[in-house]
Amino acid sequence: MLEDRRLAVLQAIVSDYVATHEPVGSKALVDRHQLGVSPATIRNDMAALEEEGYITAPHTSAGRIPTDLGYRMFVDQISQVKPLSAAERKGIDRFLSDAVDLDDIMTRTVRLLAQLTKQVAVVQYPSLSRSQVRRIELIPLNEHRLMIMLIVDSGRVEQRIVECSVPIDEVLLADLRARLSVAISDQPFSSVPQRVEDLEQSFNTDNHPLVRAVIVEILETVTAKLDERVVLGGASNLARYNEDFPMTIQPVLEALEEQVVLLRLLGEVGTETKLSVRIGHENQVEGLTSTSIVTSHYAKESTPVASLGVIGPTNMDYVNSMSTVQAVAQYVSRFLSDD
Amino acid sequence: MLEDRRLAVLQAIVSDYVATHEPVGSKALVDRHQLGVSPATIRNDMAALEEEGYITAPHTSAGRIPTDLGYRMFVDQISQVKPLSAAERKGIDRFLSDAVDLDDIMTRTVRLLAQLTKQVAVVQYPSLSRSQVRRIELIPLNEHRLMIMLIVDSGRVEQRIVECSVPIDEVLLADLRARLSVAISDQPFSSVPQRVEDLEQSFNTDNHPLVRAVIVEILETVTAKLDERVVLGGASNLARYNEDFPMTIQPVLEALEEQVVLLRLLGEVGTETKLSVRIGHENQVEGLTSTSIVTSHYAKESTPVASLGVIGPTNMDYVNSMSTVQAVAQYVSRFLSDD
DNA sequence: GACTGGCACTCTAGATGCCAGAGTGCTAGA
DNA sequence: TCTAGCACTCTGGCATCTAGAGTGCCAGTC
Repeated sequence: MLEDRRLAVLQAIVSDYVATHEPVGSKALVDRHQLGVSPATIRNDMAALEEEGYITAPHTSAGRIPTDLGYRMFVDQISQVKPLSAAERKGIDRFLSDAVDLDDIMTRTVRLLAQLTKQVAVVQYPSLSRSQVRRIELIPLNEHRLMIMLIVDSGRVEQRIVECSVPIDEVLLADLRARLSVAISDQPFSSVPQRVEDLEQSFNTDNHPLVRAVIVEILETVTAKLDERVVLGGASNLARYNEDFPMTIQPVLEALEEQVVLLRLLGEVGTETKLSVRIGHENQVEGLTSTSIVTSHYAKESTPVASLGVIGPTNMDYVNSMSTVQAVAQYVSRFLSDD
Repeated sequence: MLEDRRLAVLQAIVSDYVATHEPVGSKALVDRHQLGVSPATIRNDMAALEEEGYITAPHTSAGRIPTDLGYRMFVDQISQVKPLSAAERKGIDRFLSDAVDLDDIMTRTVRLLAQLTKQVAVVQYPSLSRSQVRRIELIPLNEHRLMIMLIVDSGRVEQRIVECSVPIDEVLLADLRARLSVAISDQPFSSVPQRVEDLEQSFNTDNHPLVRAVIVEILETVTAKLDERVVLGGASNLARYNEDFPMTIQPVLEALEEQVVLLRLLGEVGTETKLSVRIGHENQVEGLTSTSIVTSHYAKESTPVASLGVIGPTNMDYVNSMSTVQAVAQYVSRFLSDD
């Protein structure tokens, strides 16, 4: 009973603070929530909560605000995510279904997320490492140059230009293309390096510079290019919540400009759990220790291929963010799989 | 003589204000510049300049700050752009020459600009409308689906997936590919729609859905996809100059998130002049009327293909921005042309 | 033992008043 | 045409004050 009420008080504090962005006091709490007890009682509970580290007072005579730990507790209590309204779902559906290609899906998704949550949104392109090569093409551009094109089952296309010291021999090229195609079509990306190197061995009769160049470039693509692509949107929302309290947005903006950082953010979460929330200092990334990150995997044919999510202040609306991220991830998964 | 000094005073005001971001007074001016006259004289000049609308006083007893008109005058007086130092040029060269493909060039360029000017940088991808088709490929993906791939001489690649109601006939596809290739290879993008439609006529013996679908998709690509791509970088620099005076960065961030706006910004300037500066209200884009924009074309083989530039507060360092933008544009042009 | 009402205490945000300093415009004189 | 000097104005910073919000604690009640 007592424990129950404490929890209720914590929840009330979090939701009030999220709504108003101002420290919330005992009187305000009893006014706005049906807690059935007097402010004095609440004060005792609040003192206890503060003792336990869930809330803190900016100064003696202000209300309390949740700590990261408090938010964590709050989030953990949200056992099931509130579903979106029919209208919202319909909106998502409509907006995404107009997409013409993968780029378009990604762009639209990031906009959608930013718009619905009023936060900064991040969407990762389907990961190569968890995809398969669908097809490879070698397209001669001129005598000394050709383009390698790797088409991935998720719809991504990787292209790369190869410079060849000697004029390109059409016959050899066709041969190479055919063999490459056999070797790596419909194979997972992770197995490509081995397969390609094996292939090169089989060519050892004449170690032609063309073969060498192409293979080098493929290897580079599948290893180096594993640094995944990420799109970002809604950065202007940062400015909005800057008004509330002068959390300097510069470090946040800087962090968000680093692809590497974003990838870590999206990647760090294990594949076991779908929806992940990291709060404040819980995420180790420098410059983002006073922001929270809500992410979810999305999948193609029920194998997760990448993540998407939103980034906002720790006092963001977790309920809304979580349900939106989850819903959008579901829709993206569906569109990728239908495709 | 008198006119000369007035101009000198204006220039001094602009450069001091740009350096300090604080209104500059008559005394400070004579201290920091060798004007050879007393503060009182300067005051008279300043009064005249204010009368003419080049400078303004935030309040009675503050110094003066330049108006947009003042900046304009200042910029117009910079007849020749100061060249970068050898070290800077070398830095640019090194940084860009590591680029592996077009995407990489664009990304690196935008970073470079943002870093060197400490402003927000914008780089437009080489425009399709001013490019030529180098090659077209039709790559079957499965029975009902193929990928169209347009390779452009600037290094850009446009890809598009076509859904076909009937199974794809290999022979027909090869024929179509060959004819398309003849029709549009090495032709300017602008002539593609006409050529493709002509081609469709020649197929009228059997108006196959495959042919139709492919042609529709090509038309869509060359028309719709003319909305060019733009990359943005250095947004965190916005936060920096936000400190100086509380110009709200939200509208700026918002404007910058709109591709369309960016394109207008980069596109508006005519092709006749290389380096363009638009100051404050001179650019009509909503939300950016208190920013200045320095842009330059860059070229491939001496035909301009797109623009790049930086966006900053009207009190930015024009001299540095202009020389940097110009230099970077030159280097990008060189790299594109070497390529 | 859990809750409540009351009270003294503390701290902040905002208003007010004040002062030094910077900068100006103007006028008379070189 | 320039300069020196002077009276004037306005801002920004500082100190002071007050109302109000919120707390902690204690004694009393169910």
